Amino acid sequence: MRSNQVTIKDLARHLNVSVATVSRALRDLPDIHPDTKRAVVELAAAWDYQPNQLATSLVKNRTRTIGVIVPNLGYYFFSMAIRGIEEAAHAAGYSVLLTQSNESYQRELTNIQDLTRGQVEGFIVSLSQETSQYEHFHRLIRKGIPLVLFDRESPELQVSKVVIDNRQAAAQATRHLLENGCRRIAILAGPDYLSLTHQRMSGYCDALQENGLEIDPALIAYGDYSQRAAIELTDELMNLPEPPDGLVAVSDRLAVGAMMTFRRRGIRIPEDIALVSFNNEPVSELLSPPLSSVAQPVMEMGRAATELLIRQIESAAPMVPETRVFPTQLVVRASSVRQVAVTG
Amino acid sequence: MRSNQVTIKDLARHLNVSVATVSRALRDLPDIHPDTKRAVVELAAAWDYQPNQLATSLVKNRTRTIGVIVPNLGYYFFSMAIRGIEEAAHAAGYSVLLTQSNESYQRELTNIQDLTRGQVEGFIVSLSQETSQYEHFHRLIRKGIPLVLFDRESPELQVSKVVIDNRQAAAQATRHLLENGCRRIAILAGPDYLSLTHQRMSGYCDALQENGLEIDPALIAYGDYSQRAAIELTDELMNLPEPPDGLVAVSDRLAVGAMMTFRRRGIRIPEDIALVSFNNEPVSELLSPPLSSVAQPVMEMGRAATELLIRQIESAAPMVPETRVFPTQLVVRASSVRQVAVTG
DNA sequence: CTGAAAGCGCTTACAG
DNA sequence: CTGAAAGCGCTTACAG
Repeated sequence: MRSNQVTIKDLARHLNVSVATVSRALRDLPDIHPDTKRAVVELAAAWDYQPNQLATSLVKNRTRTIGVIVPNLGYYFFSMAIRGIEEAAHAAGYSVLLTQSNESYQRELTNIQDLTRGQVEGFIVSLSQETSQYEHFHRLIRKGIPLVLFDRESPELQVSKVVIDNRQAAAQATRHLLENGCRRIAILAGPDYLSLTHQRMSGYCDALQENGLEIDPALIAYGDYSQRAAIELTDELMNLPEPPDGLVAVSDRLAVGAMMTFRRRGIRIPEDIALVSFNNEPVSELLSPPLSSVAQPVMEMGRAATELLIRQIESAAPMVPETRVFPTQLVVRASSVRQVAVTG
Repeated sequence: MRSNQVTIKDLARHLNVSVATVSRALRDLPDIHPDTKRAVVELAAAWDYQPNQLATSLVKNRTRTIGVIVPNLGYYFFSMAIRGIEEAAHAAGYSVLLTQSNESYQRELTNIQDLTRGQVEGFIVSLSQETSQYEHFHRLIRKGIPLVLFDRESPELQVSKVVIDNRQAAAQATRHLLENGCRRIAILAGPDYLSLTHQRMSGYCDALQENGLEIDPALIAYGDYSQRAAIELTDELMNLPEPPDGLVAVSDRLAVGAMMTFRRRGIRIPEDIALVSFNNEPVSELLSPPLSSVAQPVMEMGRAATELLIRQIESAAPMVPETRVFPTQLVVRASSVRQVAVTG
């Protein structure tokens, strides 16, 4: 049962004026008699008239709405990003349509399609961990619909991006473990499909090689972002003939999975294994021991993505892709700090 | 720069048919020549035609869209509820517009207004912790726009609701502490404005009175759902001349704040104070000690709210408010289990 | 089987 | 200052 909302026509009929006059009165346009305007505005208030946005958007060919697709709204990282996105969007007079892909390529694709039909003026997307084809994005680009990638991006897409320097951040985290005496450092690297994973892997390798350490493929564990995966992969790592004495986890959720495994197996942190992760969720400092983690300025990143997108929407000039790289900060806590035997 | 999407008119022009024919061909209506249909469908695919949903919604006076307002998308509880809502909505052919009030009454109000203008066919709302006026909801009801309240509801609104038995759940949690030897039980009760808060308070009082214990107002701490509030209130409770030996926190986030305070002050859980909370977030079992918590079937509750709403949207009959109460389960972990001296 | 026309609720030149 | 008309992209009786 659709409700029967008040329309401009109802107001016009009741006041014996044309709909054009009502429209002008309600939108503060000039060239309208003060008395007419007052009458219209009062009746609109009395009847709680709300303009039908479908109609105005259709006629103006503008929705002032941007579509957002993140893998999971419940992740701390994305919910903070969305805070930044909404803030910047509202400040610029835009609405935000939030959707999640649930890490599914198929869902990402249908979300793109649904939002396109709904006439969003642009997209901010963080790729699902399954996404390895990009045709749905190329279609957007061909149609001239602005797109900004956020956090999880792909080099196959020539669009604006907002990211951190993943390689450098992972190298710093790994170096930190080396400085704390680790010599066999494993990594819970994340999904193999994401380019962010490979950037972090490069940083991990950089740090090991700087220190003359070999890269042991057995210490590199790819997997999805679920806690279950972290638990299983950590078990496998600790079952190695030479288990690791340090672990880089590319998200706090993975780190928590690893910690559960360590606890179950009686492995002490940081004495037996030192641990550092990414995202610096509030939970990091509440765990025992508190977790060292790479902090990202995620709200700012959300704002930046929105500003890039809106600039693109409002610019007549052809799009010039721009990548904004944000600084990170390694927050050191007890999970990675050890008494290091001073050598040499 | 709005993109210039392909329209039905473009297809019609190129194929030398009328827009009506194109429209019929694309929607699998009968009474159309197979050849015509094939030509239209092929061209639409080739040009990646996407129907403009603003136009179809306008003409059909239906958006098949429901609006959702939750206090915070990042809370585990709400992100799970949204999973249930999206699942049920999509199964019924509806889209979901997600918004958050950020616990702000003002924001809740503008979200209602924006979504109304956007012509959602109904609302699922969980009240902000600030909400103590209900005129924005009464307006919806007067307009005949279906509304279902979820979790945080108010007795002032005669609409369908999906809730747990908060009184019974809080009583059970409190009894559990009593059985574990607590005799001075405090409660982090949540925001004073929410009726859910008062229901839980009633349950807390029930359990104390059953056991012949007095209700000490000094042990009842109202406050918002922030961790900061929990930390401060817990400090105040522990500063009492006779501090509590048990604590009921009405959410895991509050419990975590309390735990931080206990740790800082060297108070042991459960030896010095036993702790039980609500929501049973995954983090509960990872804390040390693992946290006892009241589990709610939140995805199911989201599904139920959606089904109630859609039934209302699609029914011609006048709305009969229906309240669905879901069962809870107290998950007992180490934070509340003590060796109790057997008496008598 | 197909097209012309009216209409969804609004905005926007254009006359007067 | 106000109204009639056209139009946004689509759907839906109604003729033919």
